[in-house]
Amino acid sequence: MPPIPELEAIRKAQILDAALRTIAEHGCANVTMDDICRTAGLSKGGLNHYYKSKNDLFMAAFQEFFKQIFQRGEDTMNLYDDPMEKLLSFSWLYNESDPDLHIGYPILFDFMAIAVHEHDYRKIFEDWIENWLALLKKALLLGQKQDRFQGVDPDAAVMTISAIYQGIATRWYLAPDTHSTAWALDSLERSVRGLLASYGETSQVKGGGYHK
Amino acid sequence: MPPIPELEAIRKAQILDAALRTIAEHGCANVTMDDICRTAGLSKGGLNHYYKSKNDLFMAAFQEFFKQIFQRGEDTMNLYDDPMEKLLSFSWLYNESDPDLHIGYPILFDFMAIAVHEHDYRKIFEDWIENWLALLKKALLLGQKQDRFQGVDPDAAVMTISAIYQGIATRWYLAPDTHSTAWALDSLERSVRGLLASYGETSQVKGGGYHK
Amino acid sequence: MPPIPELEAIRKAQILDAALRTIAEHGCANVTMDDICRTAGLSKGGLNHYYKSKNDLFMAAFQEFFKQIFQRGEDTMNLYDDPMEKLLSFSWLYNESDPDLHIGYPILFDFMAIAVHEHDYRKIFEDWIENWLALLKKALLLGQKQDRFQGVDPDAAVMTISAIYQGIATRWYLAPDTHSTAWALDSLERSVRGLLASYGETSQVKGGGYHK
Amino acid sequence: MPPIPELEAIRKAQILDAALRTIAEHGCANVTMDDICRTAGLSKGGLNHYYKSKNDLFMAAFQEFFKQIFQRGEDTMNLYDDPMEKLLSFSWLYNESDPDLHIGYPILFDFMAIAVHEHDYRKIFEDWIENWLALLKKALLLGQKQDRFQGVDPDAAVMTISAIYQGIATRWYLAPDTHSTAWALDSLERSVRGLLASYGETSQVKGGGYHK
DNA sequence: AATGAATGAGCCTTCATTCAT
DNA sequence: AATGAATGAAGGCTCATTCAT
Repeated sequence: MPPIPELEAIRKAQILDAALRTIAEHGCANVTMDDICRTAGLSKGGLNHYYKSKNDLFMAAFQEFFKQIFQRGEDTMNLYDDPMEKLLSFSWLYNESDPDLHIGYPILFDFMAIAVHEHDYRKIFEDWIENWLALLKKALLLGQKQDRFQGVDPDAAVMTISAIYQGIATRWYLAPDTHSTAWALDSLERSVRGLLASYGETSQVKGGGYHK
Repeated sequence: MPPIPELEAIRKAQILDAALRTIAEHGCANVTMDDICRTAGLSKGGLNHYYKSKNDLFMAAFQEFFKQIFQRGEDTMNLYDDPMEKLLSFSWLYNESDPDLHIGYPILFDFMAIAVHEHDYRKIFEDWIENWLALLKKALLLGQKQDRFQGVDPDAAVMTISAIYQGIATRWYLAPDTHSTAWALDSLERSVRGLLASYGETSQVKGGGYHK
Repeated sequence: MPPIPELEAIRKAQILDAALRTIAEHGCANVTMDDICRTAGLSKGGLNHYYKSKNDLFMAAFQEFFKQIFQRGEDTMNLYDDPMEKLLSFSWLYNESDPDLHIGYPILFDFMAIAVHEHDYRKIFEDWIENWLALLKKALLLGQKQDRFQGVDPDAAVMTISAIYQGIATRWYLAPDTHSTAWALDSLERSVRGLLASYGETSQVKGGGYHK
Repeated sequence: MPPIPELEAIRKAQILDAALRTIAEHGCANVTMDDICRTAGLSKGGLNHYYKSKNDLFMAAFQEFFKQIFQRGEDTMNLYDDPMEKLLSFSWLYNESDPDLHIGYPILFDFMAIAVHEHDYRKIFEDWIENWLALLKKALLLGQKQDRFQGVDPDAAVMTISAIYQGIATRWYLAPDTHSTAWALDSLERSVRGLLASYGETSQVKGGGYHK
């Protein structure tokens, strides 16, 4: 009978938060358990009480991260009614004054670098992508119910839209001097509208034949 | 009085190649100098003779990587005459049977994860992007000289095109089960064509106003 | 005002029993207080209430072990009337289906390894041996009262008999594939009878002079 | 081409020697790699160059120990011609002024405690015993060729002789105050002679029936 | 009486780097 | 030019012990 029954949940949240902030600050390659302990205000042994190993902690932290970021995406999309607005509602990803993003992107880049080599991590990434795709697809199908986005292949299109978000984000975050937020927002909208429009054209895209 | 004057260049190339292959295989976080020595067929001391530290070696290896990959992009683009074909000529990035890519993507993801935190690395990345953009811009301007891509903002557009390449690549490489090569190629072409077309429309994109 | 006055004794017995079983299972080198707590069905704090430190607990556990095992030896010997039968009554030490022995031998080997280095432990061992010797001596003297074992030096002989028990036990327990129970029993009887007989011979043993 | 080709062998011997001495001094349970490094005059990393882990080192050290001690037993036995003298030639095991023994017994007790739980260690012990038995058997069979030890079961007898050596050694080493070297030597000779004589008696040992 | 969260010292191991040869 | 033995700092993990409740 612990004095506070929710203590474990509280501590775990505390630790995951500290882990994410510390990983984002130092990078996965350099962060030490001591760094995280310090941020969490806990001793090595205290942390070990909740997460048995560094890998345990990292997995939990990354999962927490992906859960949170997706939740935010979902919540934000739900603020809009118009299908196209929904599809473009993730523009908060390019808001440089959002402090969460300065944790989120470092985490994401680190995570992907690991996912290249670690199967478990890659699985988490794939699942996360699946979630985004499902969310985007709901918006796209809603549009089609309203007789918009005619001819668009929903599955392929949401994969592409999501990929475009990520491509722009990558440049926006890693080369901010040349890739302004204005560019990111404009690019996103042009690309997404252009992509969706491409399905409506009479002449097939493939007609262009771009490789020998 | 080196017996073979070119020995240094030969050894350095040999070491950089070994480093890239070994980093790609194990990941930056796990690779050791010993791993690289083994791949290079050299001893620790031998390697140290040419690169003074791990960081030295990594920097040189990454630079070599970016040089090579860009060279390949440039060469491939030059095979085409048509501006649009030039813009789409980087589709070799989605060729799953190209062994170089299975070194290149791991290297790239690792590199970006480091670039988030290390200024020197980020600079290399930015320069590399600049090169890509210049290359794409040449193709785009060539098109405009031929009265195509009217109204397109060359700088913004090539940034977007390049970002789209990377976004698609990210998904194609990290979630290959759902993101097929066919999807990647189709997405690329649709997005790029759609993007360029978006500039030609009478109604400005911004007119859509997708955020409050 | 303890609710149950005997609670302390009950708990202590419970803990000692758990400690012995757990040490036997994992070995002194590997056993943790947590292991013992789990076996005892008590928390760390609970255990700490009764034994202030690991060393405290181990000392108490070993003493308990030696007390129990001696008690069993004494009780068993008392079942016999004939002095020789008494001397050989410890053959239960070689009963492979006795579950206590699978706790006892691991404990004993661990204990001796510690006793090599720790004075307190060695003292416990010496006292235990003294007890065995006194027990055996009673049987031997009884025999001499009955005009048997003539010429036998009681002190030296019981030390030897006891040592033989242990030597056979060591092999029987640690190399059971080659050292069968039948061998152990036969060896014991031959050795003890042979030893006692050796005192009766006219020619002194020492006459043989086996070293330079 | 190392300057000294035998360097590895030299270092390994150095390290094993240091390990055995340090384990003997502190006991397996307490000895640290640092202790051993200090004794060996090597750094942590230097030791790691030769033995990859603590377990690696311990296994090698124990094997070395058993090899050496057996070699000594064999060499000593070969100094004698008379079969009985050969059988009793291991009396050097009870020579308190032999410094090797003050390393050997601690090692042996520690080893046996581990062998109880670790299969690999137990195997080493069993093999070692086999070697002793084979050595003793050679002496015993030599005696039988000379028409001595008639009726003795060679395999059972050497197991018992060897066990008696160990039993006496255990007491002699762990309870030296009461178990003098004189006692040990006398006990050994009486027991072994008595054991061998027991086979020659007409009345079977088993006739005594020592258990119900 | 009993819990279990928290501490922190200590240990094994890894690995980039150095340097004598 | 090249080797690889040797160093030692640093990190992850374990675990006996403490203490507020």
